[in-house]
Amino acid sequence: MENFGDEYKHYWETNMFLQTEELDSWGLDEALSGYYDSSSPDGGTSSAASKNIASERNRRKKLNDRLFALRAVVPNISKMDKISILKDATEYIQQLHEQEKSIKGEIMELESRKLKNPSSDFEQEIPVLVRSKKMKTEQIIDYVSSRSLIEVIEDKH
Amino acid sequence: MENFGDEYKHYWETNMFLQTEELDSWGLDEALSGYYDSSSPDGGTSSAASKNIASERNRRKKLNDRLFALRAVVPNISKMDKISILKDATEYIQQLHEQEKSIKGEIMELESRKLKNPSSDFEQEIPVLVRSKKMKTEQIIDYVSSRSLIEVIEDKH
DNA sequence: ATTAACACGTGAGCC
DNA sequence: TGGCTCACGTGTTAA
Repeated sequence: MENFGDEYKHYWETNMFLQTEELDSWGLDEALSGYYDSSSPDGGTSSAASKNIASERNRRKKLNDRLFALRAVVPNISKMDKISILKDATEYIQQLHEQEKSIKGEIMELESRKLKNPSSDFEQEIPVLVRSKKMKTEQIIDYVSSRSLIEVIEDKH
Repeated sequence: MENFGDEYKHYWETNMFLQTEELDSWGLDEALSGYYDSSSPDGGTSSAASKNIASERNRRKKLNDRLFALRAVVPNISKMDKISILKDATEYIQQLHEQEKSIKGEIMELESRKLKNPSSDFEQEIPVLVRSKKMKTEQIIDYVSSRSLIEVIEDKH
């Protein structure tokens, strides 16, 4: 009676990617409800039951879609499990939080220093993410010299 | 027979925060399986059914725990719905992605420039998050002069 | 044969 | 009242 289980082609992966079998199930459900409406004494109860069935089915579909969307924004999804998806998403958010905290920590450290130290400290103040540019001494010297080095010397003297 | 529905105290919130009723359900299940084992002709099937019930119950608990953990790492959770939790988590991850992309964009822009422009452009090259330090020209001049300005002049000439 | 993961229908609580 | 959200047990499929 329940679980009229033909066309049980929906494993998790199958249902994830191609979400068919909704129209088919709807058709089957309507047929069944109509059959039960003619046989059972009260038609209102079965109609409400069908409504509840359809609503619950739609709710499940919504939940799976949301899980699919969550899986889409999380990189490096190892397993396709529902539980694994939630686990990977949680760990990924925590990883992003740590990364953000480290960046903010570097900025705070950079902001707190006085930048009036000798040259070795100056190079260490550049954070890791910007260190690729390296702010080499030659570039700084080049910039200063290209600008108005003579004026600088004259100002300094 | 099914849904032996006393102690139905578990709404979503109730089950989320205090996860009792597991030991109680286990006790009830064992009692039921024992009773059915003595009455039904085949005891192996009912035992397998009880095993399946317990496994499924544990799986549901795991899934809810994972959802609870996901909700914990996402700030500004508006509604307590399962679907809303997944939706908020997905949007939060997307927001973090955009933020990270903007930061990397600033770094790339900073890296791509040649640093051979006048001083006004040089000040604009510092990204927003690091701009508090300002890398003023006087400081650079101070650094260069403190290092070995005379050698620089001698090299340039 | 055993197990894990899933979708389904159903009843119950809350608003 | 009806419309939600949820947990539960069950049947099925694949490894």
